[in-house]
Amino acid sequence: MDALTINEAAETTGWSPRMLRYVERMGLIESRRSPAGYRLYGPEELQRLRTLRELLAEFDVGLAELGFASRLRREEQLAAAVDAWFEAEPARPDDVEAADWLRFEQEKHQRLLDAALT
Amino acid sequence: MDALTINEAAETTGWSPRMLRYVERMGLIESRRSPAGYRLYGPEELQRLRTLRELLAEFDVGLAELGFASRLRREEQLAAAVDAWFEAEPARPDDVEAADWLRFEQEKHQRLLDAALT
DNA sequence: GAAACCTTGACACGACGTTGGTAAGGTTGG
DNA sequence: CCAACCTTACCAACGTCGTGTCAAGGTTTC
Repeated sequence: MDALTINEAAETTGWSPRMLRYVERMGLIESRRSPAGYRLYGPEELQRLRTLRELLAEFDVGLAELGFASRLRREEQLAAAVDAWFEAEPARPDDVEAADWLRFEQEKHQRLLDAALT
Repeated sequence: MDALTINEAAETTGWSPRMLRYVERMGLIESRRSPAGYRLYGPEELQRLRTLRELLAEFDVGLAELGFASRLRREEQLAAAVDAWFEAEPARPDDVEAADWLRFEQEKHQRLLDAALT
């Protein structure tokens, strides 16, 4: 039964109830619902809500921006298009350079991981 | 000498001069500068500007959102934090799960690449 | 040296995003 | 059964985004 209702969750996370609903609409946190439709926040969600605030504050990022990051994770076509644009490849995903691209992306992730471990 | 000045670039890309400066402020396209500080757009930038318009239109994405994507690519700390939040890992980048994370990321890129080739 | 460019900076304005409040109505628990 | 909660939906205030325009000043070209 360790699930808080929206006002209690607001209390312990620092978000307002209004914002908790907004965060949900942004596609960032899905809480489960009671039979009657009440939002119920478990410890997992509460923790994510807290770290979300830290994340936004620490890097001066907005909910909409993180919402876009979420979109990037869910829409692979979009992610592919964005990646292609940033790499400035002439956007023809059907030749040998694709392999180069993948290799580059993986090296980049390696570097990113290294950075995260510092 | 194949470099256009800002008004000429605006002409051939469909952006307004004002928007070209805005795009630059968003961190999306850096043009080189003449000794006097005039922006000079080479063929590469012109092409990127055109594909940028297509990208934004096709996926209904805003400049600010893509600006955030750009930030994600330049600020590794931010990218790592965002990744960590989305994976809902308890944010301790110093144990075995890091290896899992990397593997997951690479598999994801593989899927992304597959999607791009369809 | 004047016309036609370029620069940065500011003000402006409509559309929309963010955040709060409130209203109308359903749910829960003592 | 009533107080205290929850839901969605709407109105309002304020900020940001995207865009134009203008001003004050430097540059290029003829």
